[in-house]
Amino acid sequence: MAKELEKNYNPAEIEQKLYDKWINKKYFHAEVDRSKKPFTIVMPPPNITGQLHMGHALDNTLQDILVRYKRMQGFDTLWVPGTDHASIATEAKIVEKMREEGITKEEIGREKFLDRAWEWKKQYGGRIVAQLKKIGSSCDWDRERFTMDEGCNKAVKEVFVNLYNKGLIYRGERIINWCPKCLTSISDAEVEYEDQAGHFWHLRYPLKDGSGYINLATTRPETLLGDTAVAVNPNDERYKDLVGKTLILPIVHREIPIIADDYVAMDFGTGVVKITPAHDPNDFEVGLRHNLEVINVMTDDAKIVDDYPKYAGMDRYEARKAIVADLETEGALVKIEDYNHNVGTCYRCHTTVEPRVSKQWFVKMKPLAEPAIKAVREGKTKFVPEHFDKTYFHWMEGIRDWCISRQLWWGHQIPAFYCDDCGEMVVTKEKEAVCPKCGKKMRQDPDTLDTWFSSALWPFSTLGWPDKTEELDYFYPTTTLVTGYDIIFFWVSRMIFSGLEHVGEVPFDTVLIHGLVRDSQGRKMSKSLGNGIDPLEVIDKYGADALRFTLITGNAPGNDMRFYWEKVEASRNFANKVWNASRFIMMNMPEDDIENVDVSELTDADKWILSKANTLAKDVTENLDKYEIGVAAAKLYDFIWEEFCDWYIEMVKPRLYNDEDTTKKAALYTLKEVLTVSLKLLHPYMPFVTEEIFCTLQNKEESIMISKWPEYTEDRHFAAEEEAVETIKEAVRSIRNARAGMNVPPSRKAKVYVVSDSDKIRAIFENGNIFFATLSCASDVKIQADKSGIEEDAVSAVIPGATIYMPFAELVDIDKEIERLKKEEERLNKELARVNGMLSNEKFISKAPEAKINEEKEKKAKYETMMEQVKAQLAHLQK
RNA sequence: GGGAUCUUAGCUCAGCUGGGAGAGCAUCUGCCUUACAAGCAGAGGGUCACAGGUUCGAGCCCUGUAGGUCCCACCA
Repeated sequence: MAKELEKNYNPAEIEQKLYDKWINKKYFHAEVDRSKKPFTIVMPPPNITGQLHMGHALDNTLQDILVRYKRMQGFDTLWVPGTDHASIATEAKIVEKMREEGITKEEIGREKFLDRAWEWKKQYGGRIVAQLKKIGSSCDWDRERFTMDEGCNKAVKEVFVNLYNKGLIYRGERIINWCPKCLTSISDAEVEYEDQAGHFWHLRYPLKDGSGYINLATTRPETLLGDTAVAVNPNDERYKDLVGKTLILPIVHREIPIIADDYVAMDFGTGVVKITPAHDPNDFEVGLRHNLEVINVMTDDAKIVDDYPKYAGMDRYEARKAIVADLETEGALVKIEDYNHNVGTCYRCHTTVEPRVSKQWFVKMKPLAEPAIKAVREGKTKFVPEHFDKTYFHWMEGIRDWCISRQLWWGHQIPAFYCDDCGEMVVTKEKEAVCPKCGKKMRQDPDTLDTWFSSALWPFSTLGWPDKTEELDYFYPTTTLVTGYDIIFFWVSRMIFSGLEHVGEVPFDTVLIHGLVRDSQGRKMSKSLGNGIDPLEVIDKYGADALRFTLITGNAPGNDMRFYWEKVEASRNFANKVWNASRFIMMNMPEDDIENVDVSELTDADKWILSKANTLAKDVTENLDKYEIGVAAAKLYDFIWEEFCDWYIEMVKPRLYNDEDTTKKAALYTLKEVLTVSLKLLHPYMPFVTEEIFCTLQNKEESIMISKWPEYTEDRHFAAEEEAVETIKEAVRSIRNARAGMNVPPSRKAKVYVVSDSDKIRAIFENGNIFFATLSCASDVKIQADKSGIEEDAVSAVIPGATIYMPFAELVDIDKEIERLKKEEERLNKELARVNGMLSNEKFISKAPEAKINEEKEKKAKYETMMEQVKAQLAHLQK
């Protein structure tokens, strides 16, 4: 039996091999199995625009940890992977690429353009899948989906038609956010506001009757061309008499009315606002209330329209300059002031959006938002961390109708058809439509839907909806959604109202929110800064396990984290530690397998570590259930590295090296047992290294990923042995401390005396004699009830109930020794002061829980005995 | 303007229901002890932003202040 591992863990060699094995064995694949409970996650589909970044790596690591954990617990675990067509982003990329080739969309036409887009999807979608696999994602690739595949298209049409028939989707002329670069409308959520330095242009508009002027200020003088009124507050005494009068619009010389509207704030600026309904959302509302004309002054690409020959064709900023110059000439410019204001920009290209009146499709949000708010209030979906529900509520409560049509080609084409003859419109799931009035073939709306319209259906469209599939019935609602806080609005909230509306149930029980992965200086990783780190580069250098562990340790849910190579190195070192501990254990394993060992054959040390491992299983399970993924990882790290490797393995070495030792078998059994438990608990975090070791250790092909998750059992809880070993550990620490203080090298062994008048403590040391001797570098250990026979100038160390002496004749520096003991005395004094303070506080005694009081009493007794021992030793040295 | 969140060791961050301040890295001192120098054994280092309050007891709960970050918001 060849149980051998390389000296250092080399991830590159095994990761691909293991992943292929998992795929071949179909471990990731889930089928409906009603004998089990389902655990479902739908992967937030990465955009096909590029490649995976650190955020994806974090997102998918978290999901994979949950999925692997639940799979081992025996759940019927389904993780649905997929990618998103990302209409606007992808289209922009393709257009950009075509521009480099010197072609435009219009030249090749819709069909050819879509061919290119599908080609793009094939290439980049495939790359993303390959990257997800590199991370170790255990998703069901047999169920991989794409937001524009046939099933999703079917769901989209179904939803569109249903909502339209219910009156929840409508088409209308509204003011929308228009991106002059992407040449499409975008939704409110897709507008990002930026603080920009600008100006306030103070203008004066003359009254028609020549009786004077009215002063106002604007940040966008070019929109003056579309002004159709000037508004004041109805309660503003200054302008009361002017309301109803007529102004002459400068430059254009059109007559416009002065109107009164509450929207105008009296205390801001001059209290007068020019109203441009076609180019400002508020003005548009004012215009509706006062029946104002809507005059569009700009083209799709934000140039002035032909109606104003002098400025026609100028882009909005050129036109601004020209208009300001003309205003000055005309004497209408009063002054220019510097002014910072919030400007809306396109979230994809960061071009300043142009509010624009346009005929678009909208989803009526109020009726959909209400049940979605209620569901979360009732706890049907919970956010982790909880406070993110506030973000959700806030957005949902203030929600406005959702503009869903996009003037793009890459996306789900809107299933509405128009009759060019009679103007009739039909909304249908069919591919084609014939005019019900005049029988002519109808023309489909050329626009496509917002990407998020299809993403909103993801939790159920991927399970077969609108068909009533077994999968949908069994796996829906999904269990957990893992995503970043940056897309709560875009995606999470829309999935919640969509799930409720179309399936009748919330789409998931829990939303686990994580933060952003930033660079080491805390900046967002971005292309423009060039500070992004490619997860694959990390995997190549340190392995997927190291990357995964790095991303989830030392970080609480919802908080941003910084990426450090040093942290990856630490994670890699941990993987290597596990590897080497395993290597050590396997080197010592006999040819034949270890048979089970009866509890009676186990030593205190064995019971101690088994008991610790038992508790660890409980803790890790509890933490994972509460989504405390980083906390659980820290516990695993500490247990494996400190308790298991630094203590237990060291304790056990003398037994392994001595074939005569009757407890060797028990040691081997315990090593294998604890290693196995550790590997299993660690597997969700570090799937590759644990799998490789597990299979080698068991000498089986069978994967750790389908092995049984460790559970806490009462018969593996050994309180007395834990206490015993902890006592010895304390003695070892004291001895090491004393030796280090005197720079005694480990190679220099010394006699060690343990003196205690307690039978119990002496028995503990008798039992642990073998490892106590090794760990404390003792040449010989003598356990006795009194100080008889101990050299006068021995160094001492104090633990509760026992004093330990090491005769180091030529090395002992009495002054140093006294100093060390005094330090100890000081420490004990502090502790005693604290304990006595508490115990002498009547209120503490009367109000604190009894367990706490007893705990403190025990501590007091312990410190008092230690203090006596220290004092005795000090008196001895100082005499 | 509203809201969220953060402020803990030199750096980056944990700290689960309130009960003696932790980790990694960095620093210092010893060790090539036959799994691991990607390692082992030790050490130093913190008024838990500040001010109040609740409590027997506060890093943790409440109020306020200061500073940082983020989100939302129509003030032209």
